Amino acid sequence: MGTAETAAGRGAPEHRHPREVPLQGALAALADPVRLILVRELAASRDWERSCGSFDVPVRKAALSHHFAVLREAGLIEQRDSGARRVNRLRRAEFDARFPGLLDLVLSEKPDRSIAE
Amino acid sequence: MGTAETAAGRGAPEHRHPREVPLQGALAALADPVRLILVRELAASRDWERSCGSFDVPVRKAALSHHFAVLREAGLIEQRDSGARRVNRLRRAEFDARFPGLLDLVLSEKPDRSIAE
DNA sequence: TAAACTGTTCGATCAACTACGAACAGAACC
DNA sequence: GGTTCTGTTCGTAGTTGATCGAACAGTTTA
Repeated sequence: MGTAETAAGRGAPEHRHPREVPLQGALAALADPVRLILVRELAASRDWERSCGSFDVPVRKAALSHHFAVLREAGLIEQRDSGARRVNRLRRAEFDARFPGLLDLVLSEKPDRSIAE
Repeated sequence: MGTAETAAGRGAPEHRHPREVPLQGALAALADPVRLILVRELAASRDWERSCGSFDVPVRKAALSHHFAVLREAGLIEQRDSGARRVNRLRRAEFDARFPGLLDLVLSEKPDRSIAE
C-alpha cells in the first residue's frame, strides 16, 4: 500500500512524557554505559535520522531493544516506525524542561573509553 | 585520654574527591531512594551535625552503613569520626563544581512519598 | 570492669538488571 | 512467492545490588 507507517515486530511504542518521569527513574536510565552511548550518539544526530540498529554499541539486538524501552520510559527519547525500521529522536527540550541541566551534564561529559573491561 | 578522634568499628573512612568521580557513578549513587533521603536530609542540616544513625530511613544499620559508603565513593559526602559516632557533611561546593546542577536537581525535587510499597 | 551505644564487616538471601539465543512478525527486496 | 532485514518478545543465565542478622570493635557511661 501507499506510505508505510507500521511497526517492525509489534505495535506502536508506548511513550512517556518527561513531565511524568520521576527523578529516580531518569537518573537510573542514565546510569548505564550502553544507554549513555545511545543518548550521546542521538544528541549528535538529527531527529528521526537514526534507526535502532544504527548505533555502535557492544550488545546484541535483544538487549538493545530493552535499552531503548528504558530510554522511552524515562522520557528521554521518542520513537516512530518508518517502514521496517524504528527511528529515534532525543527529547532534548522536554527533558531539559523537566530536569534542567541533567542532559547537558551527560552530553558535556567526555565519553569514558572502554565500556567493558 | 584527651580528645577522641578515633573510629567506631574500624579505621578512618576512605574518601574520594568529586573530581575523580565518573558521571555514571554519581548518577548511580543518586538513583536510590534511601540515598536520596540521606542527601536531602544532609542538605537541610549543618556540616558535621548529623551522625549516621540520626537519619530517618527504613533500613537497618548494616544497609545504612553500605549506603554511606556508596555516597562517600561518589564524592557526595565527607565523614569524620567524633568519638563513638561518625558525623557527616554534604560536599555541596565540590560536587557542584564537578557536576553543575546535579545536586540542585536532587534537592529541588520534592521527595516522593512512600519509599517502599 | 561491665554495660550500652555506634558503626563496620561478614555471610546469606532475594530482587532487579543485563545479557544472550531463539522464535516471531511486519517491511522491503529479489 | 520466498528471502532478507529490522526490531520485539520470550525464556534463561549470570551479575549486580539491597537487605538482613550476627559478630565484632571502638567509645562512652555507669
